[in-house]
Amino acid sequence: MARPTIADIANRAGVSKGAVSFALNGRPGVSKETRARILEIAEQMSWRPHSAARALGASRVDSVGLVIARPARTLGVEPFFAHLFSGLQSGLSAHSISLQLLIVEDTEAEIEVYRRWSSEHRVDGVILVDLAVKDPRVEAVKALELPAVVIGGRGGKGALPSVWADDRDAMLSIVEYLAALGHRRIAHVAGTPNFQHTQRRIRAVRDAAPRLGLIDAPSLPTDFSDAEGAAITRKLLSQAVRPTAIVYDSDVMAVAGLGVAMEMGVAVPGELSVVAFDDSILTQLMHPALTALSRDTFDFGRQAAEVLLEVIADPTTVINRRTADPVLTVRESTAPPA
Amino acid sequence: MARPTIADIANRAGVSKGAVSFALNGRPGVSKETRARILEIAEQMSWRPHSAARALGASRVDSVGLVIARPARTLGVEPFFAHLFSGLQSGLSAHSISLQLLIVEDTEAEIEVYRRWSSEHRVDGVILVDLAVKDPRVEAVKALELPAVVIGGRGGKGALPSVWADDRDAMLSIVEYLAALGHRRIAHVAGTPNFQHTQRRIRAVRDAAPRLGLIDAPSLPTDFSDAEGAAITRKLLSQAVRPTAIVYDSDVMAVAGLGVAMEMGVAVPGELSVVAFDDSILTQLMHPALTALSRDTFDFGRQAAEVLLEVIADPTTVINRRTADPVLTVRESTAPPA
DNA sequence: CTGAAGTGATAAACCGGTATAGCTCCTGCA
DNA sequence: TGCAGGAGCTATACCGGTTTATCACTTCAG
Repeated sequence: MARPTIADIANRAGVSKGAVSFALNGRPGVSKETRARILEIAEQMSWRPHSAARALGASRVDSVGLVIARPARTLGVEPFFAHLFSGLQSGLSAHSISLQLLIVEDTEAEIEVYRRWSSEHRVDGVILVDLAVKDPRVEAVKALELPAVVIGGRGGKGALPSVWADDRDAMLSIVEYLAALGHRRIAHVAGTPNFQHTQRRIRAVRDAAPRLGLIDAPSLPTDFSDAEGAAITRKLLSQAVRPTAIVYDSDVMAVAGLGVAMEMGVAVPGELSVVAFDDSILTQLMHPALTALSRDTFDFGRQAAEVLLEVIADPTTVINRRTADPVLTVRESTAPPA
Repeated sequence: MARPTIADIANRAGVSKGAVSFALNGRPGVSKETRARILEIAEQMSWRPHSAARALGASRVDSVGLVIARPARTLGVEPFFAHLFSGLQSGLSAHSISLQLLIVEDTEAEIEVYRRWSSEHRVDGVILVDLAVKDPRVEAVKALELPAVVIGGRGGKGALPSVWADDRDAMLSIVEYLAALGHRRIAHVAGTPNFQHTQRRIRAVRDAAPRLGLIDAPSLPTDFSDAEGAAITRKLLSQAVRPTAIVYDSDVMAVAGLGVAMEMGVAVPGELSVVAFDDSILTQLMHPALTALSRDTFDFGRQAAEVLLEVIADPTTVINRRTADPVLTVRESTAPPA
């Protein structure tokens, strides 16, 4: 017998298919003894449900999807997605739900994937990352009635369920720390302003500047690439009056910036303090090791998984779960200004 | 109408379900005109096959799996898997086949996943990476009759189909280059000797040493972590007679090693040349930028996808496809010895 | 003693496709 | 004229589960 079906089990147990189904799914309709006997036989025949058959009858696939819209080249170096993925997986595996991953070029392609997944019944729900300001994906998944959870984007009115960390507070903690060290000229090498989280960080810097008595606190947008991170840094350090501290919106940009500082002979942290808004092995590999904001991305993923499961169970629920606050890990790249 | 089925199409077209199935799958049994009409209607109703229904009838799921057995913490920084994944995906998407990714802790868990996937009919085949010397996974997938392709491991007799690059040649090209520069004391910070590819690299160094007149060419095993890479480097550079060049088996270890050299005041490339056996943004971010061996991992993935599809179509085929040779990208971290 | 409610089970429909046996024409050939 | 054979299509079984209608039987209240 290659692969037992519930019919085989029913046969062996001398009951009907229905009874077996009831027993295996722990629902009423069979006596305690019969249930035990069926479970025993199923175990013994090492039966496993055929996922497709189950998906066809009931309308769930026990699978959720994650689409990342970024050029593959830039992926991989950022541990963010790997950790997020692991966290999601860990939150899902407890419920035997699998996770589908797809990397696409842009948001348009991403929406096309949702459309396909939805119509082919390949996933029960999806996770949205990197939310933009007026993100078309929100409307798209709503129109498809595809359960979804937004990561990192705080849902506004009528918005999707979300899991988020307080970017604003996190950024404030960085700037306040630098100000406390004595820095007054702090530059912020930001990400793409189109992203909601980037906007929140930029706003945080702008709002805190007067209160902390900062003389100059520009936020400079980039595309998150190491190239632009390096270019902006070069520009900043070429000015007559240089910033004494730079906050980078990603670890990769921070590393690139550190490289530029070394190349230009600017001592870190002697003449320049460097902070990365995201932690990873990368920041620790550097010399000097970078002060960085650590977020528990794994836990982020796990919580997102939980929320998504709730949304799938009841699509009307809207949860906005706030995760643990990021903490600043101080290393060797920050010091009082000269 | 929420979601059209072929029955709806059959209804609209005034034909039977069977005819619609024939038409949509491009198989004989319907006339040219009827086929055209059915396709038109299907298009118009924006019909998409229900993946589960299809999987139930035919015995294919149009999905393949990739399991990576490494602690999540070390993933992410290495772009290898992200690129491989993208390549696989690109090779599969042309055939509308989806890719399942799972990250687990160890090989045992990995095999358990294959067992589950197989019995639940979740995938049509799998990709095996990081092949160990006597890898239990090979027997496992064979026993499950699960089509599989090995990446990076050259299949021996009775082995699985594989896609591989010539690690030996690649390592030789590195060592020969260093020897040509004048280096005679070359250390090799290797990975886990349990991996087949690591063994091949170690052997390559050992075999080439006498021919190239190397005085000392030790291969030192590690667990691929930045920590061990750094530790071994520290040891090497503390010796009375230091190597003048070090080859690292991964970019992460090379970066860690470079950090140790800086910390110990050993000039790179003045007193020490550094080469990474794997390229990524990481190596380019460094100062000095690291000379590294570039492999086209994306293409690797794409070819693996092709081979896997062939194996799924005909499980008796055994293909051993060799991919493009890796090339050495020379940057700033290598120079003749002092 | 009768009727109602509850328990434990069965048989059959159903989900949305694919595969196959079989039916009806039509054509070609002896 | 008869028949083989193929094209074009229909009807139906089937894949492996879930769900529902139904039924036999017991129990208990009235």
